[in-house]
Amino acid sequence: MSEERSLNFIEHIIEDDLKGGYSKGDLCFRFPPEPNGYLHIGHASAICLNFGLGLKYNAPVNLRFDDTNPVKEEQEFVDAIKRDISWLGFEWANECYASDYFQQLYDWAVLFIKNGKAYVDSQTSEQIAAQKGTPTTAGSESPFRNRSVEENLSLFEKMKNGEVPEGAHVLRAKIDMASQNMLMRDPVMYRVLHKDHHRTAGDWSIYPMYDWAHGESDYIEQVSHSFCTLEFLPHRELYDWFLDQVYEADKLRPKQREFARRNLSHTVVSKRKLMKLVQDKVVTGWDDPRMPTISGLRRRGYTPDSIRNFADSIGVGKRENLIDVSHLEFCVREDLNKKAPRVMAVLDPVKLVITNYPEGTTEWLEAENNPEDDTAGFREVPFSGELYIEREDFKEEANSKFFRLTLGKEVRLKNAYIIKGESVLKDDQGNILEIHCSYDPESKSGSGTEASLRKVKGTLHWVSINEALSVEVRMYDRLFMDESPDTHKDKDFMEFINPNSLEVITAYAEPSLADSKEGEQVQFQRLGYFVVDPDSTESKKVFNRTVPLRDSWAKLSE
RNA sequence: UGGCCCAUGGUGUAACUGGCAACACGUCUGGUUUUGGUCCAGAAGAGUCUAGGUUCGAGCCCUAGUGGGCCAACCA
Repeated sequence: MSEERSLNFIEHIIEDDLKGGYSKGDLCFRFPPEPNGYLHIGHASAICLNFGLGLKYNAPVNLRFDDTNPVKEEQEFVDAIKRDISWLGFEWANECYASDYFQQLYDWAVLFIKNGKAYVDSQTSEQIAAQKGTPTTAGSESPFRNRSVEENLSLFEKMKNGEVPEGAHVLRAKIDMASQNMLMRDPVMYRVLHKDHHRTAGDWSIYPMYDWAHGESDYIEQVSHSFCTLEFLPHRELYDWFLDQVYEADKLRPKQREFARRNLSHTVVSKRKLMKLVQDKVVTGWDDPRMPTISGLRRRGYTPDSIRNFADSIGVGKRENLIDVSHLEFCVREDLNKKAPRVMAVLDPVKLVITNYPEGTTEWLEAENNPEDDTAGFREVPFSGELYIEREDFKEEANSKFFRLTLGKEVRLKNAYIIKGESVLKDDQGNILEIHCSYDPESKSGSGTEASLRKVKGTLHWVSINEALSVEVRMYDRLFMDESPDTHKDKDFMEFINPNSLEVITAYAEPSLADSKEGEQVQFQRLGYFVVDPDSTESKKVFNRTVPLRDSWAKLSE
């Protein structure tokens, strides 16, 4: 595909570097998740950005786990992250772990000490924080800042060997306590943690901090461009400072560059909050279809293509942004519309009796599976004198804006005949029990009575009662959608979770739906896109709602 | 009170080294249609936060202001 799409600013950076001395073979990118939770839609754009760059420039992209904090990280998350990236259809060049570099990082740190670039501080974290100063006032130096190299070396050794309790010492880089940049005020490089790591087990008692590990990991892997979100911009000065200390001239020097994180309206992506939903069992797990996680979206019926198209279409920038979720939903609809077979199902049934249809007979009618795809073929749908139609598809009297069945007016039954409303049967309360109508035997689908020749009010989906398949449909609300991104800032997040976000209903579908495979998406005529829950073990087919046909559908059905 | 980043239709992005603001979503109108979906055609909607400056010419460059964001975790 040779597209003329203009470059985004990230690609401009790369193009400029390509002109300024980098060769194509130098390019290398990475996606560096911390394995402390599942990937969500926010990560998807970072994944698509980095892996997309790899595809575009034919450069390797490493999957690197930033596993420097054993208290939060688990193997389960490593596995889930790999699964999700693969599901999105990306392949990483190397599977890397910051923990693989612990020894190298340690050796470098020892060198720092020897060069007077680092020291062991024995204060409490509170004391260190107090000496940090504020953004407007300079910090002050630690009383331990000028320990001798020998003392530093021996203390650092003890830290490493697990001979000191947590919190007793940290290793700090010796930079500048008066820097305008708070991160340059002697940042902590190592802390003591007597925790087992999911990969290195009990090998280490000290763990490197993000700033120390990240840039050096990029350097070790010879990543050319390390793209991260804007909140890391102040870290760049430190990223470069650390690199200065270890950089050797014949190597490639990684660059950190920043882009704005893409925010989705009404969507909570805070890992802390998502974790709480899982732990409090508000949802069934990280992959609950109401979650904004990639695995949740998968179970909800989103396709990898739709997510990748979404990420590509929103672009990258440096300004604050809030992308409307309706754009994400447009992307699934766009994709599914081409692929999903059409099927008839009635969610809220009311009985329709065709009074002049031969009693007790069933005929099988042919129906097109997907008008957008002529390779999709046809299927047989049973038709009889007793049908279900959608309750909201009938009104005794209606104004001219009502496109469906009313008394005395004609509508077409999709793939079948034209019918005319005759009468209604009600109970004492006035609830409609049955609708009676007559049909025109000459108007069978394909008989030459199409709308251009015979104008009817509309077309309805239906299901033959006798042969109807009863299915379970889960109408997922966007539980992960927050009322307003800011309202709950100081309140309990749980207060904003809609407890009625999941409605399970029994619906009736045409029998052909029995053949649908797990994970397959279908379009219920005029109702939206649904997916056969890939993790459903029940004998009864369970369908999750992916997305309505249109956002405005809810308004229309009022 | 300091430093840094950002500022283009409702939303998200574009406009190569300055040359009459483009694309997608959304909205509206019309057409096709066996579903009010899809598809097709078209329209409205910003003069690029404000004020100066440089220039023949500025969304792009400079200055100041305004607005928003980030920075004081032994998190990433």
